[in-house]
Amino acid sequence: MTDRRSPHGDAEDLIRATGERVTAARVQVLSMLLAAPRALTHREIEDGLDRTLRIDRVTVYRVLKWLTRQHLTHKISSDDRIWRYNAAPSEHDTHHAHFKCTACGEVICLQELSAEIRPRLPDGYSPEIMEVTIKGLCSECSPPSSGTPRTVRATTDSGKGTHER
Amino acid sequence: MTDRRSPHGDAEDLIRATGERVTAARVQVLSMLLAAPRALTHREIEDGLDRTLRIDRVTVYRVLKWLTRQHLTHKISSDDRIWRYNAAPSEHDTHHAHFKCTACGEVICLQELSAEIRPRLPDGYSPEIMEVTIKGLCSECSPPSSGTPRTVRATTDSGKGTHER
DNA sequence: CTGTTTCTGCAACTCAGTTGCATGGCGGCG
DNA sequence: CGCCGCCATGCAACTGAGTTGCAGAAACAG
Repeated sequence: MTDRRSPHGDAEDLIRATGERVTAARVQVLSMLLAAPRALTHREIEDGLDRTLRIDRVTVYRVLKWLTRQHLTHKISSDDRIWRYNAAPSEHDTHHAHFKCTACGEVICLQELSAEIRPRLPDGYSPEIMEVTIKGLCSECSPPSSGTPRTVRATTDSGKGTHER
Repeated sequence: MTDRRSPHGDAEDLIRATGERVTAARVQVLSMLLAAPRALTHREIEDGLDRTLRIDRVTVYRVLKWLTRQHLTHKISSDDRIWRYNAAPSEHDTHHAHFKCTACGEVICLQELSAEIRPRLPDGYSPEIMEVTIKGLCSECSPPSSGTPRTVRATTDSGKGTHER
C-alpha cells in the first residue's frame, strides 16, 4: 500500500485520494511536511521550495489552508503569532499535545495525553476540544550539551512564565 | 492596605507598589483589566479608554508589556493571532488553563488543573511550563439559550478540531 | 483536443504589534 | 516648593503574517 517510489510519491497519493486536483504546489508542500521532523512555518516552507517551480507565497498559504481542510495537515497556533503546520498524524486528535522550545521556537507534536484533565468550567460553558502546549527546551537548546542554543528565532518577547526584562 | 476609595484605587495601589512611575495610562489600563470578567484584547482596551485622556495605541501596547513584566497582568495567546490580557490572578501560574469560545472569541481564565499531566517527551527535552486551552462554547453562545450567538468576531478560519468548509 | 472548473501569480491590502525620535510629565532632590 | 533628570508618551512610519480580487494558466472529464 505504502510503496514509496519517489520522494513525492506518498504526498501525491494522499492528495489524489481526496478526489481533488493534484497540483505541483500541493505535492511539494505536502511532501515537505511529511518529511519534516517538526512543524513548519509558512516561511520555512516557502524557503524550502524548489525555486525553479516559481511557487508564489500566496499559493503556499492557500495550499496550506486546503491541506488543513482535507485533514492532511493540521495547524498549530503558537504565542509568536505564527502558524505552524504538521502532516496530520492521527485522525481526530481531540486532545493531542504540542511542545514548543522557548529558545529556538521549534514545535513538535506529542502523543496522546495519558491523564484525563477536566478543569471545572463555569455554568453554561461547554467544552469541545482541548489544546495542550508544553513549553521548555528542546534537546538542541538544553544546557547540558554544547552550550549555545541554535538559530534562536526571536519569540517577539512573549514571556509568560519566564521572567523577562 | 487595600482601601478602595475610587474605582481606580486598587489599580493605583498595585502600580505604586511596584516602585515605578504611576501614570494615567497605567492606572486606566490596569483598572480596566481588573474590572473585566474576561481577558481583553488591545483593541478592546483601546476602545474602552476614556477618550478625553487621549491615550495613544502605542502607549497601550507599552503599558500592557510593562504590566506583564511587573506580573500585574498576564498575556494569553490564542489561535486568532491576537493577545489577550488578564489581571494576574495568582502569582506563578505554572499550569493554569484558559477557555476560549469558538463562536464569540471570548477568553477566560480557569482555575488550577486538578490532574498532573505528564506527556512523554523525546529524550533531551525539558519541560518548563504547560499551557492548556479548552475550546468550546461559552454560556452566551451555547445552543440551549436564545439561539443567536453574540457578537461573533471572525476567528480567521482557525478550525482545528472542527470540520470546516 | 476542447470546454469547464479550479488553481495560481501578481499586486495591493489588512491588521496586530514594533521602533525611532522629540516632547512632556513623574517624582527625587535640593 | 520649584528645578531637573529620566522615564513615559504621542506621533509617524515601519514590519511581517496572512488575506483578497482578478486575470491568466493548468487539471481533468468528456
